[in-house]
Amino acid sequence: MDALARYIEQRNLQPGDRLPPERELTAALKVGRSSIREAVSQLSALGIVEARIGSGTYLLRKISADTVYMPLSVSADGLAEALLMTLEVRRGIEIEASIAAARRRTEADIVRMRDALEEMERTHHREGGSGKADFAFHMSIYDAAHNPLFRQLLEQMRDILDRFWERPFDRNDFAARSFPYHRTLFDAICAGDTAAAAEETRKILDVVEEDIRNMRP
Amino acid sequence: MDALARYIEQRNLQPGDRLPPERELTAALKVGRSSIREAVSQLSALGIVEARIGSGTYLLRKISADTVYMPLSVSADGLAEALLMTLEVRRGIEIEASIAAARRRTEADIVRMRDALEEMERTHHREGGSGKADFAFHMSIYDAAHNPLFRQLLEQMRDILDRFWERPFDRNDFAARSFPYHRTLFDAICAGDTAAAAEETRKILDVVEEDIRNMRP
DNA sequence: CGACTCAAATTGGTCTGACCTATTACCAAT
DNA sequence: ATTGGTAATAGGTCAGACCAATTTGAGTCG
Repeated sequence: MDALARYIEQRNLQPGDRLPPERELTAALKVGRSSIREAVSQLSALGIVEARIGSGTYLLRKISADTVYMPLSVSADGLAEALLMTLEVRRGIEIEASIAAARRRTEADIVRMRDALEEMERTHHREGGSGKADFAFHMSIYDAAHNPLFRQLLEQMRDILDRFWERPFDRNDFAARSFPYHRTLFDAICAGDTAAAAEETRKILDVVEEDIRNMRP
Repeated sequence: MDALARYIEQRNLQPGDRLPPERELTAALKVGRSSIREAVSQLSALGIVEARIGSGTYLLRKISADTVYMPLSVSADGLAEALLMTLEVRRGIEIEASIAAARRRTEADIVRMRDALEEMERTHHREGGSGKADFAFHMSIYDAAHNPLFRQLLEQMRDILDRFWERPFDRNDFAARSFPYHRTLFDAICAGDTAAAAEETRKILDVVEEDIRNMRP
């Protein structure tokens, strides 16, 4: 796997690029196809690479010599419990991301966040658009933290939550309750007020927690 | 990989247990050995399993049907940057764990934390013992949070940090600087003071951050 | 009786070559 | 220009052989 990672790095392959076919890599790396396949298999388990049958193997994320791989696995019993536990962890990460964003946001970050926020304010009463705008706003905050781990982790945790969370019956109501905190969070990050950024983030996630608590049948 | 994970789960294998040899698994799962090897290879990349040549394949961490795998890869300008990024995430999680512990600690939790803390105070000047006692104290806090995700995540993040972090030359000095905050953290958790628990946790991790910043070669 | 030695069995690691299936590319007919 | 089918391509799986490290256990020696 290290040899393959080094190969990818030396060729300076970018996310989206296609790797050479396995049968060619055997020649390039001077190992059998089984070894190539195991290396690709490991990189694919780590989410670095995606193998599409009939098409090829594609690079998903940039790697370099000093990339550190840290696979995490979590298990819990009971869906609602698992969601609440996951949310509690996510709250910690998300608050720290907001604090980091308040410390490190640049002018460009502020523009991106404001655009996303205003898009959100325009569409928060509508049906479908609200979700996407909310997503974009939070992503812009994660990026403003200038620590790619935040986006990577929180994006995945949102995916997990979305997969299991039965949306509240009245999604508009949910959006309305969490809505006001988004503007204050944006203001806090712009002002570099880490304490306020943490507090507003906490409020937003409290609304989510409340909804999960009410979802049980 | 899913089939193999299901197999491990159904047999209720525990961390440390040995999996059947690959040649037997081919019969059990009714697939060729290549497929078994790729599955093992992926689980090993995820840190679930460790293959020892000549000996066998051993389970490292417990998995279950609702285990969520979140492989992360961090690339930064050098190892120190990557470690600082992961530490920032860990800080968020660890602070939230301390807050949860301050809210939910029971009498039994307090006893365990006090025992670990006093063991730490007895050994913090010695050479080897200090590390283990520190580990035990923090684990007792994670458990006091009554959210198993905290322990799973933070235990793994500590493992990862330890793997790459060149210990400070003077480990005693490091222990001495972070030492006083441990007692105040314990007091805050006992008193149910969430704000103080968060603050003391932040101080402890600031010491770690400082050491990583000074480690560059 | 215990400790050491060494060979056989066990187990993961690698290589080869074959075949399957999904995808893609290409070319001819419409 | 569109369509339809065919060939080439690429990943997925299987089987069998061999390699190298480890473990095991019988045999030997002190």
